[in-house]
Amino acid sequence: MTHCPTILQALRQRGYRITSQREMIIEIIAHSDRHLSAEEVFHRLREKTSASNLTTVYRTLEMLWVEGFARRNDLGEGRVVYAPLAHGPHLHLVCRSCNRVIEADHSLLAGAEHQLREHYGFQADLAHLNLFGVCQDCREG
Amino acid sequence: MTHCPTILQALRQRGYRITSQREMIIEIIAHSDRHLSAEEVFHRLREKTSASNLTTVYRTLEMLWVEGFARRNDLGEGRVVYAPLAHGPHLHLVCRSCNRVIEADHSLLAGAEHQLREHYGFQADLAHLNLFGVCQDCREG
DNA sequence: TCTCTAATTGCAAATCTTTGCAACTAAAAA
DNA sequence: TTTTTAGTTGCAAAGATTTGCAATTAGAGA
Repeated sequence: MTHCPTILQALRQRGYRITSQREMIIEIIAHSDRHLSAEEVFHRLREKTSASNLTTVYRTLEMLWVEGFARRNDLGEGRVVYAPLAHGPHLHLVCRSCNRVIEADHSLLAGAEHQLREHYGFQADLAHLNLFGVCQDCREG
Repeated sequence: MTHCPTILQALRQRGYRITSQREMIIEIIAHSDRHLSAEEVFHRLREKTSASNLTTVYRTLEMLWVEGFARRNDLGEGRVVYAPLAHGPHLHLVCRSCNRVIEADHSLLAGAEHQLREHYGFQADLAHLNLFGVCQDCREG
């Protein structure tokens, strides 16, 4: 419940309409302690009400991401996941050879983030980023 | 034709089998002057031969990416594209609000790339990277 | 060259996500 | 409160991508 009223209010101010579906979806992802796929959000929604539809879940999650109220991560394997902003920053190094995921210190990108804002006026979402590449084992192996 | 023999040889050495489909797909993307979706590669393949299949195209492109012979970019709109390594480095700043794409200097990430290798032994693919965020106009608007 | 085996292909089906459109409804205006 | 209208929903269908499996075949070894 913590962030929901604020989010709802902000969305209304930006011209969105607050429907019961949106309220519930926002509550689900705002309270999640981990990232969720659209399908998972849909299942949790179904537990609350039958007035739910997967398409609406997809559209709402996309909208929340566009408006900056949800993180969105493509793990590269045909499935996008969403997480609340409250999640601490993560930098995931995904090995394209063995699929291993290394958690890295995201402050590594602080300099780049700053420069992107300075030079291009662009506020990059670097707080939850996946980077693809090759891990040491796979390079040596 | 330029890089193909080298790629084929390397793949053979790594235990892959060189089929006519693979040869043609590699030739198509190695010679492309821009990124291609799997569907586009498939169409070009069809012009050459009827022995072609979209699933095989998907699998071959994925394999080339895993083995480091193709770049792979998710533009965030339900469609992944592939490009030859020969393409110069790009850093794309994609606005999640207006979808505008700003081309940025990728050397901005040189420091991060170096640190990732130093601290984590991870060779990140930062040469063709899309970063999502919000552009200046959308933040101000 | 022939044999053998594991890698690859092609198909069909499953999975994930987006889109068009008519019916519905939140919320601004009367 | 009622009306109005533009934003939303839900369905069905399309689009994008992956997966299981039987048939095929590249390439190693006899």
